[in-house]
Amino acid sequence: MKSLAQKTVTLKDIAKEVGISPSTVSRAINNEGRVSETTKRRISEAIKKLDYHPNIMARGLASKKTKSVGFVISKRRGRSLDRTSFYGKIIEGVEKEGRKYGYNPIFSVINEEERKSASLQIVKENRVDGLILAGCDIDKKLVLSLKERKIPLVLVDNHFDKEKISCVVTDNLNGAYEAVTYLISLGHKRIGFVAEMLSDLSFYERLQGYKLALKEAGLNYEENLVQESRDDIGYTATKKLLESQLPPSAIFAANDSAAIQAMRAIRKKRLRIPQDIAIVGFDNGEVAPYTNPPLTTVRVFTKEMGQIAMRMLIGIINNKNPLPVKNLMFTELVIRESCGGKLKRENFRPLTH
Amino acid sequence: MKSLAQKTVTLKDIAKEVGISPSTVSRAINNEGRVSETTKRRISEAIKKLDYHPNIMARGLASKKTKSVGFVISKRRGRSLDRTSFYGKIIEGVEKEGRKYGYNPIFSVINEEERKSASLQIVKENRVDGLILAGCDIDKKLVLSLKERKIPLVLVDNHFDKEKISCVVTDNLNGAYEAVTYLISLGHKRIGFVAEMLSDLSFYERLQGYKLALKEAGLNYEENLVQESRDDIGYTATKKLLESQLPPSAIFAANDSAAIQAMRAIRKKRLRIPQDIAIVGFDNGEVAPYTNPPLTTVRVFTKEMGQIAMRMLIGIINNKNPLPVKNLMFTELVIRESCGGKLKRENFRPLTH
DNA sequence: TTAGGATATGAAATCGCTTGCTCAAAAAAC
DNA sequence: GTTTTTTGAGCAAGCGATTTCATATCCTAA
Repeated sequence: MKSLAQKTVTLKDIAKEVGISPSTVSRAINNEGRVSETTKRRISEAIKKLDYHPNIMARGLASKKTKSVGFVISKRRGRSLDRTSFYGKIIEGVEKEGRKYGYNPIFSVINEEERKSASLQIVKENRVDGLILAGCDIDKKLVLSLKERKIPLVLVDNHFDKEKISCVVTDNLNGAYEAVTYLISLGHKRIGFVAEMLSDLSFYERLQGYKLALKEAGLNYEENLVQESRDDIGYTATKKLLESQLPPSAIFAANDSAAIQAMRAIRKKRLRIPQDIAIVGFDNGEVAPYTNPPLTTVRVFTKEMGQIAMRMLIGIINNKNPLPVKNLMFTELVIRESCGGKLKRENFRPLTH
Repeated sequence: MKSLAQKTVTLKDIAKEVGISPSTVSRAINNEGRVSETTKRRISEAIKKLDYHPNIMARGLASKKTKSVGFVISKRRGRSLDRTSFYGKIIEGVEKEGRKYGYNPIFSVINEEERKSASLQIVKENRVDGLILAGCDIDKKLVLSLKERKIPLVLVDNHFDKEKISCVVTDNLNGAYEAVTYLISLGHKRIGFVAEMLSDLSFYERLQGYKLALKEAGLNYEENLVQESRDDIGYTATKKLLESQLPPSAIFAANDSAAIQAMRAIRKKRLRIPQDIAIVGFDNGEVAPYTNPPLTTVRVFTKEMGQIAMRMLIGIINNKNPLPVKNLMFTELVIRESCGGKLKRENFRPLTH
């Protein structure tokens, strides 16, 4: 009826062109079984000549491999999809890496029905060879159900350590440690921590890094310097800090969004950044260079996370990765102007713990 | 070898269960040919009972339809992919709409080879039934080549009017008109226009809207109030405006990025926003609420553009859209604080041209 | 010289679904 | 009551690959 390709060139055509059987051509293409160098060459010449491209559908049907992977994200119930650019960067990496090996990512947002049934449409339909599940809103139940069915799986920006599923995550602990250490190196002794919510896994880990840095610098950890406010992403939390008896001279925000809200709260109090109070964020999102003043923050290598996740997934699909691996991505402190100090990264002390 | 589904239920199984031939089951599922209501019911019961899901690969092979579409973006040569969140929003809409009809989007970034050969891997491999090409970096050559091969096609945020290809684009003219009219309604008489480059189609259209608004308000169009600076996305352009004999009292930036650069230039000159100079952007990107002051800008309905594009594409694929259509998306002025005026949209005069 | 083992190739089944053709039975027309 | 349509369902041939098994050829070793 409606065919995309003008006049489809098939395996058979190549076989005919070379004067050989389709089986051999197939073997040559897939580099398996024995095919003499001579015929291999002639085949690849014919392929070029006729501009042949294997039909993915046919190949998929015969070999049970689709050469597609699902890139799956979830959105918080009720809310619209935030962190669009975060996911965008990840899938960019996924696509880039996948292309090298002939894999294509199918973009999918989990819907209510899939959440309930703990299964995914694209999996049921055999559309994909494996999945990349991105973001921390992915249900554990879903993940377990997929794992049980032996679907190749990689988590990005999420992990369930007990379940031993391959994942690639940001080294939140070190990232936070480095950020706070930086603040300390600028002379700050009272440093606040604000977050949207401490229950979120990433934010919790960042809090641990914060504690570690304080401890190592011999500073006391004060519980009331740590505040969260869910509804306004750290605005109220910051306000509380600023209005306390002994307000901090610096704030470490669990992410850039919280940092921005913190800045808003600080400005509201007519305090200056960084003169009166310094601030560091986390993520190095699109917004960071454009805040006023530009935000010093911890860079997360989003695109690279996507690439690595894809590479791992391909390994799993092809049984090359016998063991699940947790991949910790290093971070990088990006120094802008929200802490005043222009101290270069190289000059400040390295991780010691 | 490695199969995703545990024990694949096939059409045949359904047929056996009902005691009927596979052909009939297929017809029932696809709602074509004649099948009695009775057997239809029994079939759908069996489907539910055995949890059957058609195998996309097999279906694709037989019917030449993949039920996938390519979501294709390009990145400017050399540069990394900007506007991630823009594309993210679009594909979100594409996915949402596609899901209703069983279509999945395959995410793809055009690479150098594809650009050169004016063809796409996913098309050659018969992976997709059609394409959504997003962004204005898509080569015209590529588009024409695809069109010639009768690949169903929809452009998003881009159009080649002469080629009569279905597309969905922002109504840049009206959007700009509305923004500038708003500035005029606040009393501004000298309004500058800054852009990264005027050659860009969208920006050119916005310039036309700017001119229209001036004209309609009886204001003269002055060429030297329009400036572009490519390397710094409007920074130098703004600087030039501010240093001119008669600097403007307001600036309309061709997009949010330019607006941010303009703000930077304005701040550098120690001018206040909005007291000394007002500014309006275009896009309502992620950054807009977080600039200082928050940016008044023209909202573009990105996700909806994706939805509409997908709906159009599905129509084309199924021959339901006989004629190509250019879909103009209305915009909405989002009033924040960068113009000072808190004039509500409802109070200011409507489009009259 | 010949059996035995590599090595290269082919034939044919298969993957799961669609679809054109055929055909029987039921309904409608004559 | 026969002929013609209409309707519902089955047969079987693809779709374009992969893959198992068999086979032909060529070496090498006995």
